[in-house]
Amino acid sequence: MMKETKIPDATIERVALYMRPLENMKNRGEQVVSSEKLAEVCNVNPAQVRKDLSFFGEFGVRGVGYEVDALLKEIKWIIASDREWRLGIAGLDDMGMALVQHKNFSQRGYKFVAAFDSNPHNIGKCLPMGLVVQPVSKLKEISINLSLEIGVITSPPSEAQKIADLFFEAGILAILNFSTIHLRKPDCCLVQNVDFTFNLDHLAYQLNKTPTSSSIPVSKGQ
Amino acid sequence: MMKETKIPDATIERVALYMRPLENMKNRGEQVVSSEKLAEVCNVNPAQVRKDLSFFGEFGVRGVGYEVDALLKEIKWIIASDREWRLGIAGLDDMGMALVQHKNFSQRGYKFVAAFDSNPHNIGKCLPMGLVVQPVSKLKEISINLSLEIGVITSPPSEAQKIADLFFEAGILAILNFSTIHLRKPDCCLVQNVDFTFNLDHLAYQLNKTPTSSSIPVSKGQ
DNA sequence: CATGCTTTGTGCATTTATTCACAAATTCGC
DNA sequence: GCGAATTTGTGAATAAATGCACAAAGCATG
Repeated sequence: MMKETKIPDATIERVALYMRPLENMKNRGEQVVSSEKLAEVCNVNPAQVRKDLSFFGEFGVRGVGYEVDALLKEIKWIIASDREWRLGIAGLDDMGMALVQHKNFSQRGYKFVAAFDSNPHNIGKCLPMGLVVQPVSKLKEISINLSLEIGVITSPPSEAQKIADLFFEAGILAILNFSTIHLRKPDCCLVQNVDFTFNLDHLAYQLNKTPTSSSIPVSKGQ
Repeated sequence: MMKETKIPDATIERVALYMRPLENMKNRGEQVVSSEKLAEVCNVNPAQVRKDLSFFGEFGVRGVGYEVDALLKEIKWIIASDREWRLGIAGLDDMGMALVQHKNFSQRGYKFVAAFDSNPHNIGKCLPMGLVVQPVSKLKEISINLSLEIGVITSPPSEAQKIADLFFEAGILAILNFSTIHLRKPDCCLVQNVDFTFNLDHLAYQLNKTPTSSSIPVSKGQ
């Protein structure tokens, strides 16, 4: 029976994690998956998987497992990634370009519908999907007109706060911040920071901890 | 007095998180920081910061705080990011290119010393820092010769496992996997997956949870 | 050198998360 | 249709992480 209690933060983190393997299974044509199998791929405990899912309902069949496609749909509904989200990106250096072009985002419903840069050299450039690079000076206006929901910041640190403020003024709901600075933000807006070196730091720590490589069962999905 | 107990996983995760803000403070010329200030920037509890650090020693001065530069050095030592790590990257699409060129990595001691691609069109291309794109067929040999420690995989999913296996055969210590598939791996090797949509999923969930934006104090450093 | 103001380091209580272990539900073979 | 084999869902036990609250330790000022 589905719980009415508050969902643990760690649970929703993991549930989002289950999505990717499930997509892969679906693509491979696998129709059902057990909590044990899913747990193994995600490096968690099978009971954990079952408990996580049970917060949202009873999706499995005893003695059988979970139907991959149905479970995936359920999770997408839970995460709210079953709909389209409208993204704007500011700062079209290599990383920005790579993100805009990355198929994964659009496949998952995260659509870039506006791109901004302050370098005159980049303005007017045409990107895939008919996107044209706009000047940062128009960010607020365009952001409002296109009803952007999430702003992605890939600008140099020196400009990041200024750009964030423009997004905030335009009433953006959330920011995905690839820049290295900490953004001041209004309470009504969410900010999520992304830092690749963080992942490398994690590896460095683990590698350093165990100088002679023995069997370490660590392999986390971010 | 410094603990001799095992370090909680959550602690080392956070300690790595403290690094970035400390670097920013250092760049801004700030010399000391209190646990309260650091906690605020990292969205954690001040006591948490103090406890985390106390696992590794007593770095602060009561009534004063922590010396920024000294603390940063300590943390880098803890994380083992005070030394150079030798990275190889395989798969030079836009994302791969963006990563190789990203200054953050080299600044933090993560040096790309080899680059591989299977697309003949890319092989031989010169990248910044005198890196020349090598064919994947030479991955194992070069990886051994250059003593690569960490392999970064940005290849298409279809090739990712093959590339990972070559890295494993070459005795790589760890893999940073940007591809979307789950990699089978030997026990002796660490794998860390990176998935940007994961961050967006997190935002989507939070935004969906609170339809009318009220004050949500969420802003996590990944 | 004493008083007051800070801020750390940490024991302990509390909260939260994880895992075990088993009943309930389903399939399959015979 | 019954018994064996699975595999879920979940209560309860265990384990871990968090945050409070305060003593200990330093600084500043007169």
